[in-house]
Amino acid sequence: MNNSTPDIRTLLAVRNYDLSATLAGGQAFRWRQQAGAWEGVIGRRWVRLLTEESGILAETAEPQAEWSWLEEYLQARLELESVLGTFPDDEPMRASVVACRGLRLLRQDPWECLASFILSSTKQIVQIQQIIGLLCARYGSPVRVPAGHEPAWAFPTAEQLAAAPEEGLRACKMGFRAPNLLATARRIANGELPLEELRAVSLDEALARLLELPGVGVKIAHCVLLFAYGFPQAFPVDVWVSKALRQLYFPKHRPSTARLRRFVASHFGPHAGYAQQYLFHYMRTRRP
DNA sequence: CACCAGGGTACCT
DNA sequence: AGGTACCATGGT
Repeated sequence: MNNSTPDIRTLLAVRNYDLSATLAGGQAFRWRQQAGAWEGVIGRRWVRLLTEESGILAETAEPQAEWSWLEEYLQARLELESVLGTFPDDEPMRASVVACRGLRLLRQDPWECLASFILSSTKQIVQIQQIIGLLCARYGSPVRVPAGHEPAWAFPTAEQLAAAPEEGLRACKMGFRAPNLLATARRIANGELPLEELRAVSLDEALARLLELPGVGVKIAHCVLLFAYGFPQAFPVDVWVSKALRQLYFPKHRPSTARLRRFVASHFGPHAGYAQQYLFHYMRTRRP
């Protein structure tokens, strides 16, 4: 995959990759299905992705000398089967694996991931997508798109949001989340918490640092630890995963949140975060 | 019109 | 340590 000649297209040789479940399943919020393909923005690049028999066909608006940024984002080199093989051999996980064929974990930009999940609290995924769409159009920098295509924007930087008035953020429909996003953007922009440095520390240390931010609790912090930093043991427990754990593993009791946390830490293995995403998607897509 | 949504926080007991 | 109200807004 080392193209020496810059091209706007490449083929990622990856199979068993469900773009829909992965891009629109509550990890990232900027992907739209357009004529059978998935269109979004990664960093400052507009991208279109299409599933083919031999892999994923990717197209950008400008020629790319190399595609490692895309392989990293999609985690295209990950051997999915070796991850699924570490899941506990119980009925809920077997059902989840069957229901979530080709579901992957992305590797996102920490700031975009952090800001996005601050906006996610008690919102449905479609609403989070709407809020972030408004936010990007209002405060993000435009990115190059194919000729005749509708405009697209990069996710606003922490500096761009730190300079925004709270009323401007509220105009993006984020309601009470606006002061939290603004305060966190200012702390990131002025260097109080260097997000890049968290790549080099332990999960517990990164967790403690993220929890210092306004609007960031245990759940949102674990989302960033899993979806951006790739800590395999990060395990966000939202209303869906909580429901999955209680219904599927503790149907008779009513375990406390502390009890649940001890359970997930010991039960789901070295790729617990992956197992969590399978439970989440399974609960959200199965018929009630 | 209720009830819920990939929660966090302050404030209670 | 464990409950509860409240935050703003749109989907179902």
